[in-house]
Amino acid sequence: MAYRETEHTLAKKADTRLRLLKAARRLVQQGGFAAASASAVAKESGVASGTIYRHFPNKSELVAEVFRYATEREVAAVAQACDAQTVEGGKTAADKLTAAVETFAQRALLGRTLAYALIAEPVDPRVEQERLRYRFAYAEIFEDVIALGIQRGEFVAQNCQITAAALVGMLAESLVGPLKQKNEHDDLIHSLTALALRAVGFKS
Amino acid sequence: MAYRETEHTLAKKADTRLRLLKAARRLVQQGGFAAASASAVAKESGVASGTIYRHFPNKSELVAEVFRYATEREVAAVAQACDAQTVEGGKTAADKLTAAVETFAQRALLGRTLAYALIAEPVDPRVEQERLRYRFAYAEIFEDVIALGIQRGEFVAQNCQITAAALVGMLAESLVGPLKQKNEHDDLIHSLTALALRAVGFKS
DNA sequence: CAAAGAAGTGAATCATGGTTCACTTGTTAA
DNA sequence: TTAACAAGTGAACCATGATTCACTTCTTTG
Repeated sequence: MAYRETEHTLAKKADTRLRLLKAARRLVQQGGFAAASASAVAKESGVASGTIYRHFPNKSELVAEVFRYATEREVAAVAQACDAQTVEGGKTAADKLTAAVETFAQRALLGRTLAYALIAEPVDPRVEQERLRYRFAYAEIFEDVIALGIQRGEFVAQNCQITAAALVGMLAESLVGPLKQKNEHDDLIHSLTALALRAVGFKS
Repeated sequence: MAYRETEHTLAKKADTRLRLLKAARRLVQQGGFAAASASAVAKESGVASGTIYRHFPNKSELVAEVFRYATEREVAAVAQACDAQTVEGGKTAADKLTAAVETFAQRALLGRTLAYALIAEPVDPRVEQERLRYRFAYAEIFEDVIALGIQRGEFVAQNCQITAAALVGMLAESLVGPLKQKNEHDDLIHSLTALALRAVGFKS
């Protein structure tokens, strides 16, 4: 005489959870984290606000998960663009770096609101922590490419970690700062790739 | 039969206003903007919370003024360090840039909390606007130096605005990011100056 | 000193937005 | 069908921190 978890109930539960995450993500994409209040998320996903707390311990956790999810997509896209430039004879660390910068910039310029949300929008500390990981993930990609470049003699010797972090900051500032509208996208992207190559001491 | 503003009353009024600003600044230096709540500022300056509103239309305005003030000092220090490197024959745009980066970094590494507050701490939109000006002020300094360097043939031709903004972002990220403790200050500063010179295409 | 007006007070109020909880609805197994 | 329990509901609640305002205190002039 009782209730027990079954495939069906679990699936339904997971579904609601996912629905909440997707609704939150949609709101963030449209209006940043500011637009993803608990009640807005509830309304957007067609449930009551209390339901959120059946699936997440608190709102920060929900938002953090949204952040993580969005982040992974972005980082993966950059990593992939980077990997696509295979090393075979040529000076390809430079190509990898170029591809990484281009991809980062292109994506940021397309999804402005999301880019701003991920890079710069004020968020509460628990989410800010997620952001640090996000930036660090990018930095790691750059770090590997720089290390490769140095090893291959394409780039000047340097502290890869510092340069990598600096590149992330450079991109973040350039892409969400006041420059965003002043320059044509292509010009901006081209300037940034050139700048990144100079920064790592690419031996033309 | 009446009251009229006089030197004394005006002075006193200005004094209280200043006291509020200084108290707020102290709190920000110690604990960031988060620590500068209206009641904290009131207590720190030895007045009642209501008094704040006799001198500022709202808290944001007070905070914005604190921001502006702190900002001006920082920017002035960098500008001055930059100007100190006079142009006389030598390749001095590079020296100027180096001095600017060093000064920025040194000051940030000393006044950590303030640096974080000015560069990255979440603030409300009215203050965020002030932050944009702040970053832009730095960018302008860099922009001038880069333009000079190009003109003098020290630096490679480039879009000064973009590079300048990128340098600001680079410094901001490097100095408030997770690197802050990992590296010795001197190493970090040295890496950053080298990086900046490469970024502008300094012809060694 | 009295009148007038400004500055100062701080408890009360308001705004925002997250969180709870008594209750209803849905699902399962006996 | 019913007992048992999870999920869903949404109005009420709470926490934080800015802002107000009726009142007191201070300063000035006639």
